Amino acid sequence: MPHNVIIQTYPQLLELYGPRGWWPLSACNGYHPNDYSFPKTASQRFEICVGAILTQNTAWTSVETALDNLSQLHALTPAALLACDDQVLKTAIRSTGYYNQKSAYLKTMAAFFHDCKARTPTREELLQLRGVGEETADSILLYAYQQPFFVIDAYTRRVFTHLGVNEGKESYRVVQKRFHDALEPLYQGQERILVYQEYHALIVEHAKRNHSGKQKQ
DNA sequence: AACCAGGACGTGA
DNA sequence: TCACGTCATGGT
Repeated sequence: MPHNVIIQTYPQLLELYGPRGWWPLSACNGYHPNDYSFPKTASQRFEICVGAILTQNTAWTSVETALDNLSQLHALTPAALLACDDQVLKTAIRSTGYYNQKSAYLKTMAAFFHDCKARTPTREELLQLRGVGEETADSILLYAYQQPFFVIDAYTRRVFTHLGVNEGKESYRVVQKRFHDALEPLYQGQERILVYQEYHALIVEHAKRNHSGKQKQ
């Protein structure tokens, strides 16, 4: 039963690696294991949204460099990023690659959150933004807005294909529904958020340590 | 020196 | 829907 594998792998990974403390934020110098009170400010929330765009198909170390540059430019608020010169913005995020696309994506998102203010965006609203696909939307919803959407990324697909849960070619929503259906009965409310956040982070940790693709467990 | 990294989008079957 | 090319830098 695929659901049992999904259910049982979480405590195993948690035992193996311990809490990961995602999403990394510059305010707490990166990760914050066992502290689920983040983000604490609108600025930190926006930093997560920016990071979610910048990390697309890109190593997180490259994103840290870019976020550092943006922070020094004081551009980590919607209004400030909107006012940022395009060339300056591209130079700041250069390390993350795709800087022509990503600079435009960031401005689109900045405009959206500038209008959105403190309101929690819907998944549909996020998906309408250029540069925000399903994974990025769910990352923003789960880590910036504490909404129960399990993030399905390349690591998740790889790990659970090896565990026999997937074939590997299923659509995003099919894979996500398997996680939701398996985990929803066990975890409710704030605990569900916590588990979705930790589980995804643990999957990434596990996949990174077995990057040749031969994890068993 | 290929190959991959916490994907999304446009296009043509 | 689905497969494929494109976008681009940085580390191994």
